[in-house]
Amino acid sequence: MLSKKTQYAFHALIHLAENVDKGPILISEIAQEKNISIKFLENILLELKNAGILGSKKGKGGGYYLMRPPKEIALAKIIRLLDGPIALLPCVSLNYYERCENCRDEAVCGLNEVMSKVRDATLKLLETKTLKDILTRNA
Amino acid sequence: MLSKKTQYAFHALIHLAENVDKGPILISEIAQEKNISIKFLENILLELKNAGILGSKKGKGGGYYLMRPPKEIALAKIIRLLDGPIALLPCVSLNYYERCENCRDEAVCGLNEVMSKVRDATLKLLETKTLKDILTRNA
DNA sequence: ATAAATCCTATAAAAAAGATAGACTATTAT
DNA sequence: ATAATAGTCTATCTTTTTTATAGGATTTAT
Repeated sequence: MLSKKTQYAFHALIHLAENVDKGPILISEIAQEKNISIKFLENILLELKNAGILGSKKGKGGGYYLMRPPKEIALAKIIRLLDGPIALLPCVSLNYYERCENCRDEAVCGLNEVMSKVRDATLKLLETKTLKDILTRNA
Repeated sequence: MLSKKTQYAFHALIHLAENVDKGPILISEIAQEKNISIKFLENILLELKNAGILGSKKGKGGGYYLMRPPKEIALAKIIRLLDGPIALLPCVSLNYYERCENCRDEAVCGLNEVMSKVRDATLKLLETKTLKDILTRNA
């Protein structure tokens, strides 16, 4: 399961995407709208900003905004940033690979093979689906 | 990522499957063969036994053995038993569903829709692939 | 009877997740 | 200039989960 942190990030990004035309959006507005602790959300948005996904403006009229159009922000990027590996096992992770310590040889390990397939099936969706694809329908 | 518990369980089950013809297998043998703490493994095998996946025999000549042929033990079952939900979000979990507290209406939530697809793609593999499919190749 | 092995429950230790606090900096309005 | 606004940064705290260990109870083969 995705952590609360990543779940909150998605909901915050959805709110930002659904209000792109309204200029910078307040943390407090997102927090209230999405039922998220404001201080926790603050940290999350900052992390997204430091990763170049969000921009911000300080002072009156300030807030956060998307740095790119929603259709260019892949879901996989957000998950990897906040949650780490998407794969189910370290030995099949593309971005956070670690050797398997319980099997003799990954090259002939059937578990490795199946979990690679699971990873591929998952990434096929998460790398192609973007923020645009998770906006509220009929809104 | 799967927990160590689930990862260990898979490796233990692989060892049991690869030695079905040898009668009950000792916990200590599996622990040594797979580099797993024997006491931790003990708890895991017990849980698998209580779930009906393994059988056991006490005393001399005892040990653990599979209750069904490897091809009838789906990977999804093991994961759900030891790790819980396979889905990335509570609101798209088939077996551990919980309402989303950050969105207004799951029926029109795009995140819900995409994550349902991820779940389906994952389950298509994990429900059909079995212990038989993760055995060491060329062994 | 004895030794071998699993069964069972409790607890401890470590790590991760979730949440909060508060002082600091930049921007804007007046 | 000044005050108010709003994000920045870092530290800490609490809770939960994960990982691991301990030790006595029970069952079985010989």
